[in-house]
Amino acid sequence: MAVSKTELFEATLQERANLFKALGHPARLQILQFLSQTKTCISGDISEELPLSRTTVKQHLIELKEVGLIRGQVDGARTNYCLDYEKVAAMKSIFGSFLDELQIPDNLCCT
Amino acid sequence: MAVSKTELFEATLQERANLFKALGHPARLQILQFLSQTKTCISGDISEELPLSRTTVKQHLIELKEVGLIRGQVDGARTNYCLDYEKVAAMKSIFGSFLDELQIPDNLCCT
DNA sequence: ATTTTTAGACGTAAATATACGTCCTATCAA
DNA sequence: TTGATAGGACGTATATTTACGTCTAAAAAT
Repeated sequence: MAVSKTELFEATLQERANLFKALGHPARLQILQFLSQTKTCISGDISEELPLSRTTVKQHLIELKEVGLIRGQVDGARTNYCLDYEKVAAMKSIFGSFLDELQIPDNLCCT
Repeated sequence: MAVSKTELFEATLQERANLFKALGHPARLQILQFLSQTKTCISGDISEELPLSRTTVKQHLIELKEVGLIRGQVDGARTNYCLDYEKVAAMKSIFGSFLDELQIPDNLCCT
């Protein structure tokens, strides 16, 4: 890229793009799905659920954590991961406002 | 990446990830917003709306087109771009099922 | 006490994304 | 017909993402 220009955009656009970006890999989607399905915090190796190595999964976990969608609580030698449902709710509302702004107009020219 | 492993995941996860990925850059979000706000097809240089060069914007347009969110119709020397509202509706339903699967369970362990 | 399990920290290679310039062609206006 | 404008095609440099291995430390199990 020579140099990143993402910071030249509106803050709202940047925030949304960051969230979408975090969701832009099937491994991360599966992790979210898995954490949701277990309905409890997961300790131990999530990488056994995915066709990826432990270190790679770890990186995906970090990305999800950085965007705030999951949390990891250290418990001895283990780490418990779970969804951050507040952030999930926030995501829902972000999706909502994003979609609202793409409202279908009355007059379409090329349909 | 050495080699891509995204195709090892469930088709649904891949589709969703591709959509989210396409939304993972502020320039592309702004393009969608712009096309929606004009309420008509835009002919001419969308790059004047963005802090990016014409060729870079062109690439973002291609990505949006590949994921199906916009369409470009050639009109002489110009190209008219507009949102594909069917795809926007599809996106809405994808968001919906994605969120449904992250439903908040009754028992949370780490809140 | 020693071994195993768990996972953090670090480094690295390859793929992909981002960003841009240049060249070329088609079309519209003068 | 000539010139300007729009935009496609191509190439390229750099940044970031993806993917993994190894090395290490801490904690649990034997």
